[in-house]
Amino acid sequence: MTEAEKRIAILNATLELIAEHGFHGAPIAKIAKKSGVSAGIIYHYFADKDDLIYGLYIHIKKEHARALLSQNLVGLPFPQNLKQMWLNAYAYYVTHPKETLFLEQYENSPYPQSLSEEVIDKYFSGLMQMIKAACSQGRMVDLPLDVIYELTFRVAAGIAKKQISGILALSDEQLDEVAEACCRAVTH
Amino acid sequence: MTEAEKRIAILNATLELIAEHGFHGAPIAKIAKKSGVSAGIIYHYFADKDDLIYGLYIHIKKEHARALLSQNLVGLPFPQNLKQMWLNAYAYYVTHPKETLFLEQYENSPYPQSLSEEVIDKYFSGLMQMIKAACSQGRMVDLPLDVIYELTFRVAAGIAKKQISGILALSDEQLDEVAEACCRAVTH
Amino acid sequence: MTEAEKRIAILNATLELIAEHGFHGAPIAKIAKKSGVSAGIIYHYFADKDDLIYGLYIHIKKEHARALLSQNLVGLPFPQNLKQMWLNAYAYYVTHPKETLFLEQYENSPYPQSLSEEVIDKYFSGLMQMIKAACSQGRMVDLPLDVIYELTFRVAAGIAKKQISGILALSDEQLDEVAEACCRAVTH
Amino acid sequence: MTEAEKRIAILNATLELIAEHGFHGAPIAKIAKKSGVSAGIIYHYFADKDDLIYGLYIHIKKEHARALLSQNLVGLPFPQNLKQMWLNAYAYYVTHPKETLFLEQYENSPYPQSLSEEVIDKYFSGLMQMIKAACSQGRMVDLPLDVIYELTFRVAAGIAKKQISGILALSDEQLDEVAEACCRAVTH
DNA sequence: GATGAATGAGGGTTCATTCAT
DNA sequence: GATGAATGAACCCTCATTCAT
Repeated sequence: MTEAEKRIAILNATLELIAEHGFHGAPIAKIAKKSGVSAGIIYHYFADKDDLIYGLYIHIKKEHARALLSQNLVGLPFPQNLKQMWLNAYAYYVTHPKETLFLEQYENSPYPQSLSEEVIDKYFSGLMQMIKAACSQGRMVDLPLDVIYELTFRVAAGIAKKQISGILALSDEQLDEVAEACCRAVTH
Repeated sequence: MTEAEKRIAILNATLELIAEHGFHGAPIAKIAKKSGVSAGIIYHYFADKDDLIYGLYIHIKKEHARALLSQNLVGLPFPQNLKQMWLNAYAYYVTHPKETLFLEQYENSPYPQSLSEEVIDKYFSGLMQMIKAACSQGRMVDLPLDVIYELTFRVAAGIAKKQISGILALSDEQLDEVAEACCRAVTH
Repeated sequence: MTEAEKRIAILNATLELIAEHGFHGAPIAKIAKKSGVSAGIIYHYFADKDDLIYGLYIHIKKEHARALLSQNLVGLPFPQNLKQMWLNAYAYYVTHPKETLFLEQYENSPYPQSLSEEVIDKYFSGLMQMIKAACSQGRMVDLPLDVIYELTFRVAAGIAKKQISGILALSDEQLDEVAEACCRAVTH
Repeated sequence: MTEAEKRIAILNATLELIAEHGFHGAPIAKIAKKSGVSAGIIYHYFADKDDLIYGLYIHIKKEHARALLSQNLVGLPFPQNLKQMWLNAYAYYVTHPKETLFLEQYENSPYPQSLSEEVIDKYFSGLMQMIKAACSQGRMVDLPLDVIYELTFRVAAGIAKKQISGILALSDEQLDEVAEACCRAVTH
């Protein structure tokens, strides 16, 4: 196992434990065991446990951003591109249940200390630009970016989480309808 | 201090600590100190810590439901009543920042084990009936209740949380616009 | 419930809890609940928990002594009287499983602090006299009383406890044989 | 100190505390202090406190069995071998007062849950075989093994315990007489 | 670099005892 | 006399982190 692989193994073990048992259920000792490394070496890759959690968050956010922005978008005009991004985001959540559960826990915990804002933004610049362009063209509601995010992608996360946990099961038609509803909310 | 008051004092202390420092930052010893009681007596009011957390959740949910359903709704037809409920929900969140932060943490943690579902539903039956009525009249999108919730009230919570933490500041006009956007999303 | 009855109720509850769950499984709160009194009042009848345990011990020892010395002994010469006492002791143990389990736990714990010696002896003076008489007549082995006790009545307790817990089941013939064996051990 | 030595140190500290102060007087913190290790590391060697107590029991039983079966027995026929074993057992008890006090407490507590039965038997197979052989030859009373144990070795433990606590002091001649008495009890 | 034994503070919880009512 | 809420020390156990090997 190379160093890079070992780092990934640690992140994966952490992800699985937190997704399944929450923050309380992911002590370093278990993470070490699950990733096949010693507890001590984890502190070679991460300064402390908070740093490990934060590292996992960044790792997943990056992956999620790529999934969101890299599929089926070429040449699509607004608002079709927004809808497609929404579907991309949703598809990522549903196919990555552990990442989704972790993300929701992390973002609703007191962990994030504004650091995330700046660090994360860079991965989503593509999305931001698209939104800003639509706003300046008057084709989107004139509301802060954070609000638009809540009205669209945050909804995708919320619904996906319910689908993951089995509370909900949407057909393709219904899913399309939700995507439309989100677009309708933020366009005139 | 009567017994009932003491129970409330414990719940309040728990709420404040969790809202400010998260679940990790709310050990029984601190809760006891903040509520002005001994650690031991907490176990007279609650079976264990989980029960205390759950008790707090129920307590807040009940309060929130009342706030949502009891103001400025008399005689309002659909969809004005939906919009007013949304504004009520939002007002509650913004004026109850600690409750809001707790709620978001709780609902995204592995604590809730579907129990809540049944227990909670009874407080929101008024809301459910309104939604079902609108659906059956064909005036609302034909999507599961959970989806409609995510498209409306969950958005209120998300935006309120950002307002609470100072990331966002909406004017009354903007807030009204968001409420409209949510209604637009779930109506044809 | 008179005071005397209440005292008995407390002793009985203590006995049952200790017999079933050991000393660890008999907190004052449970004793209070089981005996139908408040926790506080127990300290009216007993100085503290140790005193309660000791009181229970004395209570049972007295009862046991009476059972041992009061049945089917009239006119029996040695060694028939010894054998009958042995059978009496055994019968008490088997018909009083809770008392037996408590006694064994108590006498093998660090609770007894030589106090018992003096206090208990008075209940067993009848037995002592019989043994001393047989010794002085040269019909019994010349060994300390404690040794004779271990070779006879202690054996009854040990076997009874195994019978109680279901490890052992002796027929009447076998039981008689054991009684004989014990008598054989202490006579020439 | 090697790991094995540390394990022994923990067992010894536990033994001393329980022998002197009973189960109540042996909290983990004191065991740790007495063995010169931290409280936490005890859970590296034992799953929990019950496991530590049980481990100590097994450790002592094994030692006791060896002492009982390994001295001065070569070539001795029945019943001399039984008598010698009895004297071996007694000698072990008297020279190992702490082990004896612990054993008696443990075996009379609600700790043992029949598990011990099977686990322990293997250490005493030598003794069992000797007894069974004598029984089948008709040279021993036809009673269950448990009964024979109570009539012989259990008596040794009981008397030894009194000797340990200073209640009793037997001369070599008296001790021999007791051994004879026990043999007499179980032979025709 | 890698291990995992070791630490010890801090976690949740229990319980004998007290005392206001 | 009687209650049971209240105390707080003590209990068992966990865990992030360190460091000798």
